[in-house]
Amino acid sequence: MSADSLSRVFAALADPTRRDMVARLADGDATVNQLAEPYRMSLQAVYKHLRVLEEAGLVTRPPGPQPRAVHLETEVFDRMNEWIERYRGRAERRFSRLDAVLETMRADEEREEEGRR
Amino acid sequence: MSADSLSRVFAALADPTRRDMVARLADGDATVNQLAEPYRMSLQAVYKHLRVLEEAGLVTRPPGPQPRAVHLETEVFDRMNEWIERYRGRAERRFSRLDAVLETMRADEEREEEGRR
DNA sequence: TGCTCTTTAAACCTTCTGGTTGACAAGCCC
DNA sequence: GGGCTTGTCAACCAGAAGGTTTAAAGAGCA
Repeated sequence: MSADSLSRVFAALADPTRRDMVARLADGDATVNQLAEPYRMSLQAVYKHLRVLEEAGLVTRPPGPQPRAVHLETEVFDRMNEWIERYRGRAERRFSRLDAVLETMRADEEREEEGRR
Repeated sequence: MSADSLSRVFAALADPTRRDMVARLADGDATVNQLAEPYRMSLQAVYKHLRVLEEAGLVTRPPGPQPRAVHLETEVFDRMNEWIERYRGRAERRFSRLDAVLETMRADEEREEEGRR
């Protein structure tokens, strides 16, 4: 697998266990043992998952007292969003150019936004 | 690997070739041959990638005249965004709420460490 | 110091992935 | 029908992924 960073992020989130870890870390930092508790797998396996998340930049483990906390980093989410939005937007803009119905809907949306401003 | 649909989407986008295909399809539908053209890999390999994208719901190939067009579906992007935003939002909200408290705790810890040295 | 808990490392197994080649069915055009 | 291009399928291979067990190094506490 290529090691470019976006690939690492998407690959990290392709595993349901790791997505679950991210989901739980969104509610607060946790120690590895707390993180591992709900899973039926060895602690070492959890460390491996953690390593994947860490290398993807999704998680850090700041130095500290021995049961070191695992902390979710949110910056990476921006990079993912950026990618997604770029192509989604491009595709939808193109589509809307070709489709009258969508064109109308978009116009409505814009009018709505206009109204809010 | 679990076959749940979010996993399939993230896994599909974890490959740079497939992300590139998505990027190009955002600018317009393409036949498989057009899609395959820039890559130095067999046509069969391209089909395999396409199959992965298709099973993730990122791409469809509506029936039609023989060189069938590959079409990018944008709905799936919403599901990804939904996931990302949910946890990003949760984490950032928590962080801003606890910002002051955590900052204090960290400062305390550092002072403690300072004391031990 | 010594004990215990945390963390990392290594070897191994099985399954999945990304690629290959080869064969072959299905449409389209003469 | 015959021959091209388009699209699929299957077998195979090397390497990565996700898990296991075992071992051992670090850190904190009594």
